[in-house]
Amino acid sequence: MAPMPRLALVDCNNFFCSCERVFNPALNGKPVVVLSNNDGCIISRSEEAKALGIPMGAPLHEQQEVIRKYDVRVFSSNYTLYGDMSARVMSILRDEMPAIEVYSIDEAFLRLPSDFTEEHARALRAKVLQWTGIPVCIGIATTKLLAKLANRHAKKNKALTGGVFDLPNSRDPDGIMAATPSDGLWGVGKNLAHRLKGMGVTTALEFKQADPAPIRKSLGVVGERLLRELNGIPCLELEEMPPDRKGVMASRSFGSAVESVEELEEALANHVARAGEKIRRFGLLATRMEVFLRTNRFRKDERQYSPGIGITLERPTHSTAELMTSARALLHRIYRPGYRYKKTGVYLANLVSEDEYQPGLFDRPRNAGIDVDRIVDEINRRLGDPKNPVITRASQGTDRSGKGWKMRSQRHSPHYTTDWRELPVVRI
DNA sequence: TCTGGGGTCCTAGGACCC
DNA sequence: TCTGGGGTCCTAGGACCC
Repeated sequence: MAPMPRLALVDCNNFFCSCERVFNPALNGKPVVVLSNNDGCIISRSEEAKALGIPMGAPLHEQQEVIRKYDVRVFSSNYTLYGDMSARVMSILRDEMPAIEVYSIDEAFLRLPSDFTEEHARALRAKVLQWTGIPVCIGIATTKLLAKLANRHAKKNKALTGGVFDLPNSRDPDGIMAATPSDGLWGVGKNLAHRLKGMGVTTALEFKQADPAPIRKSLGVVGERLLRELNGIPCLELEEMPPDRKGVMASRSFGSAVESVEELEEALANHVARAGEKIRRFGLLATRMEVFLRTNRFRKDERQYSPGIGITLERPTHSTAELMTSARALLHRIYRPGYRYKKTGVYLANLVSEDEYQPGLFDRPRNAGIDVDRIVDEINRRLGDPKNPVITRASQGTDRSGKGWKMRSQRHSPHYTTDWRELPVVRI
């Protein structure tokens, strides 16, 4: 039998708070919290702050009393700093280990060499702390889900584990799993936990030992994957190359609610500019845009309206002016007077690389009066294989977002595609 | 009164085609 | 010409994560 693959999850402790401490050691031993973008919520807490009972994600205003009473140090978030610290931590991990997947700003999965022991993990932990000032915990197991679980145990029992825990080589893995509630598992939120409870499953161990059929039936493929991972059958691969980004979002809440379309337009212009700048920086063009509005979901006494709308853009673009024209049009399609709006945002999706994109005929899907048969002939002629035409049909179709061209290609051709962006460019 | 922002993946269902 | 089942694509919305 091949040896089981071994993975580790490295997770920075209270990452944002730890970053603040690196640059201000006077904060050591004091309760510290870091706030979300609008200084609305608490998104990172030092151990001391957790001990005071300050919950994750708590609105700041609910915690003012505790903060005053215990002199909690409060920071607005500084993502430039955190991004920089993250890069330092990741570069150490990358230098030390053969394969790493940066999973988030403060977490990375590592593929471990077969001779990698818990002692090596402790040395790695010490090195990251010494070189960056950031404390981390390391969980070791055979699948990503179990590595997450091992990490959770390492972190929750730091005095015992010293921040490193090797689940398969521990004395009582089942005991650890029995002590882990199912909603403490990675990928199990409120909803799945509730459904599991309905099946009598409340711990990771019960989940691991559950009958797969009802899990599959009630929790779908997501549940089945979790079950397999719990049993040491990897379903989630280490992704060393992050896949291309699917979309870019820019949104903000308003300090106080907004009613007029003019104010919404102004905010949206800001978001469009930020999102546009971001895709330009990545050398991308958006082919789809979505705009949404939200009323204040916490105000049960107010009428709720949270519409969103999306369109395929006339042509792929990253121009702020072009994006803004579309965004404004979308906003006006969903805006209704008489509501108190709390948030708006824009999502740029179906991104294509600027380098690969060539402007051409297919930019203008709604351009009526094009001779479709000529386009089909022209594409097939240029590809020069009459026996194996790329395009067999082009038709004008409809969908929710309006009229559009549908170009269908020969299914069994090596050029088969249903994506017009992949088709050759033809000018007529 | 105040209660974040930015992502991914999955499913259901409509439209359309063969 | 009519028909149903299956396939593909797309979108909306839910669930979850950090």
